[in-house]
Amino acid sequence: MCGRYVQTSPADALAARFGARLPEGLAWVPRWNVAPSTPAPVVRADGPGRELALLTWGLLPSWAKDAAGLRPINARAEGLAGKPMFRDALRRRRALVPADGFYEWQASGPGKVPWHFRLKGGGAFAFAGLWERREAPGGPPLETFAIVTTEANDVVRPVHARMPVILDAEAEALWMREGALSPDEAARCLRPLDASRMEAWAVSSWVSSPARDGPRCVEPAG
DNA sequence: CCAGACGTTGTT
DNA sequence: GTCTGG
DNA sequence: CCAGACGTTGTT
DNA sequence: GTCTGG
Repeated sequence: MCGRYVQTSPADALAARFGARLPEGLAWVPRWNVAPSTPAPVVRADGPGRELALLTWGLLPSWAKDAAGLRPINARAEGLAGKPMFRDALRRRRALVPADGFYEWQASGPGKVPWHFRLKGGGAFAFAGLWERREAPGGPPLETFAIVTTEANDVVRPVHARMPVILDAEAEALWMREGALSPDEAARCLRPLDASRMEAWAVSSWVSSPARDGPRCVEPAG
């Protein structure tokens, strides 16, 4: 799964890295502990191009009667095209969710140990994302997103059975192509990243409280 | 037909 | 135990 | 995802 | 909105 991640790149760097328009006034303070129900930067289609936007993590479908209720933060890649909750978003509202790391909790023995995962040497990447817009009478529409998950690769598996989909350069382009993807194209995007490209280390349970933030979150456990 | 769900993860 | 908030 | 709350009445 | 279960 993926229920907490790192996104420290400034908005202008994200716009440059992902070829997205940067809306005036969009601000992002680097975060080492992005949690569900909070805003985070997302890259989505903007006419023929792309734009950066801040959306709330936890997908609220357009047909939801109220803002409460189910807001899945993840969407399983397996069987995704058949899920009423995600089908329309998979066809028309795919997104890149920029990050530079994520956490998984190892539930072995008493207590849970958080681990930090990133690309070898660090650097920005994109999770495969889906987004939705739900109109809200008398207010601005609620825009939300979810992160697609798949089975864990060899780096993540010792810690957790699932991991977020990290798109490589080719998959980024395909995932953001206009129009629906064929089942084969979707499957090509939604695979576990090659384990040789990742590194991981255990971190202090200091990160476990979503109220905490800062570089300390990713310091190796002492 | 209508009513009710629509999700993931982990644990038992 | 279960729900809400971040 | 995890952490933290989980309630009412009346008074200030 | 759309699918599943009764």
